[in-house]
Amino acid sequence: MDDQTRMLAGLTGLGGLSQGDVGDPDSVRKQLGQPQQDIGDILQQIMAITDESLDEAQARCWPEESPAHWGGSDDPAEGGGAGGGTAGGGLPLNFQHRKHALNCHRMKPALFSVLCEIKEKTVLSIRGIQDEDPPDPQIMRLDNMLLAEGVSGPEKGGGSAAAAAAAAAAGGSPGADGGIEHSDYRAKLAQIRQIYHSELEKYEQACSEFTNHVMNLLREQSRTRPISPKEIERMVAIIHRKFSSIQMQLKQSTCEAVMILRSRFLDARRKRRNFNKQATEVLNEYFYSHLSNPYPSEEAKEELAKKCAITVSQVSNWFGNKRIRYKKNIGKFQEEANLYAVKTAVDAASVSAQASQANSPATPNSGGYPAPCYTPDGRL
DNA sequence: AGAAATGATTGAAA
DNA sequence: TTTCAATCATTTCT
Repeated sequence: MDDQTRMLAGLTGLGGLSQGDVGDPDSVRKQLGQPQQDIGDILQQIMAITDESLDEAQARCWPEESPAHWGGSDDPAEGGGAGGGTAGGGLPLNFQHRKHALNCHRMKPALFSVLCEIKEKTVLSIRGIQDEDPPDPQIMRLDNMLLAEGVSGPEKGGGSAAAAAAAAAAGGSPGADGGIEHSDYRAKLAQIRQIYHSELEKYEQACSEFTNHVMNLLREQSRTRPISPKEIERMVAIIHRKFSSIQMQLKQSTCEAVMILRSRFLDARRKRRNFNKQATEVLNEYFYSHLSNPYPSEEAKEELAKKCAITVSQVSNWFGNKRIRYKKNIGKFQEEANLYAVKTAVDAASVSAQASQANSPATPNSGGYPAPCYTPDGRL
């Protein structure tokens, strides 16, 4: 007994397994009359065909005779006799005819469903585990980041919101120059966003095209070989996995681009801007008029921030820097101190109309702590 | 181009 | 938490 015959025996022995698909065996038997012989016939035909190489078969492809005699006929005698097939000495069978006959055979659907089931079982046992598709944490991370950066997600809103938040974080003044940076950043982000979306679209289109192609191919083939819908599904899943891995690369490189953009545009240190003259004046005025205790309260900071159009923390930074730098080199700041002292005095004079004070070079600190007397150690 | 000025950051201290 | 002190990175001045 050769391998094929053994396999054949195995197949026919699987009747029980396929009952669900084939239907009630009794009714089939009634319809066919000779079920055993039918199955034997069809399997022998398959064997005969698969015995030949495609080349052989095609080489022997004879001009078509009417296939009707095969299609409808339930006389399998010829096929059976052709078991030895090609070299059998009788009339050489037309390959096309045999194929056609097989396709039209009434047992074909049943046989295919059995074969599908067997295939399903073996395929599942081979890679049943890796079929589950847990959401990749890596891709989720990338998705979240792109969403947070306003690259993916809702259209314009996300992008500008992120840019605005970033600008705020950078502490950029909302003045004219701040606006330029802001729009520049936004433009670059929009560019990245556009590239990302067009690439994504391309990938998705390619993916769906390819998927469709494969599905059509498999559906086409399912007429001539047993392919279950489940198998097609699995193939689609495989394709999608492949494409999503490509997508991940895209997401990764987009993330990188955004990070670079961020660091270039939004790192406050890199994008430091000097405060405008007026703001510096306001801050200096406060500093020198409170030289004895140059520590503005929270409220005062807020007020100064508002006046200078900067943030409270920028005010804090400024005072921190100013105190330490003043202390380090009081001499250097003496001129500045006098200047602001005069300034505030003049202002006070113009307000209170007490011109007599305007000539005093001392600080207007009524507390009596002239500028050079400020020492951080002896705060008061 | 190099120096000085300046706003921001960081880590320690109070 | 706030401030100090040192330092960084950039801008502005010479």
